[in-house]
Amino acid sequence: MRNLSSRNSTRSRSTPTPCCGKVGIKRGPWTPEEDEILANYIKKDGEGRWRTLPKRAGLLRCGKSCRLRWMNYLRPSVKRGRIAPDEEDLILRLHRLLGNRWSLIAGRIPGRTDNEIKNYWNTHLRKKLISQGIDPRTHKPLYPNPNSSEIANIGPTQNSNPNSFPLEENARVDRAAATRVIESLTITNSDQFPNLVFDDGAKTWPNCDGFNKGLQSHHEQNKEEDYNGNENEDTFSLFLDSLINENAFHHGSIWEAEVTSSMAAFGEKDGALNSYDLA
DNA sequence: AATTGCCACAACCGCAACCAT
DNA sequence: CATGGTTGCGGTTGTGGCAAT
Repeated sequence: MRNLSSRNSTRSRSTPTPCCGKVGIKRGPWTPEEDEILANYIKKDGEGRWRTLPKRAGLLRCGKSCRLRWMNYLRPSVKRGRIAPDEEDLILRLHRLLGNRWSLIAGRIPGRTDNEIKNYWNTHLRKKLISQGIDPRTHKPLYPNPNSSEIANIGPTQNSNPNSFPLEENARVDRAAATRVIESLTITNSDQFPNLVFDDGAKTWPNCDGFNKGLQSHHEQNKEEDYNGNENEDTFSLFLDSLINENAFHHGSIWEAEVTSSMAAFGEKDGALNSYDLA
């Protein structure tokens, strides 16, 4: 089972040989001709089997490169153009909640890829927060003034909206709560989420991977009619919406209740939220 | 007009989880 | 259960375009 903390765990198996280092494999920017070949091939034969796709399609690229090109650029669902202010606002909120989990964030922003959001964060939002005296990693003030009760706010409207929630306390509560919710999805079993079984092979998504997968497929399912997890995913979407709803952040002290009720809405038995280490 | 520096974004790399055998 | 192959994620790098000098 994939969980959020395991990324830091010791690698137990040998790393596969990098596919992009082979001789005769083209690297660097894609040409329009290559794009056309890849897009036409995937239209005809579908995604997947990336390792062997280049050979089958007649491309001198590694499978990884083909996958990336398709996912981040050629897919019909990929939205081009500037990030809109409402998208930026959503990115900020989701980042505050989820941290650098770009694929999760992208899963909530239709048409945007994880790479695009990551780039946008690193080139725009990170600097923006820093210029506002906010640590982009923690969403806390970079230079907190112990003598001042005034705490910086966050978000695109933070300077213009005097009613914005205070950052420091809420950031602490937000991240702890988010972490607990997400981690809860890694330690519960399917019995605790009887209604949350994906039909796409993701098994139950109380584990992170299914969680992730369900989110990622959210947009695609609009185009791919064969997705079967609509009901469960809609339920989860509502849940995550509630997490990123600013109203929830306005009352950090009621986070527990917010999250608990949300989890209850999924049919989770009580107690799961107590199984975390808050440290 | 040529050069330099900066910025934005596409692409690559390494790692870890998943899956099949 | 162990192992090898595949896929996906996040961090980082490379490169083209543009503005400033």
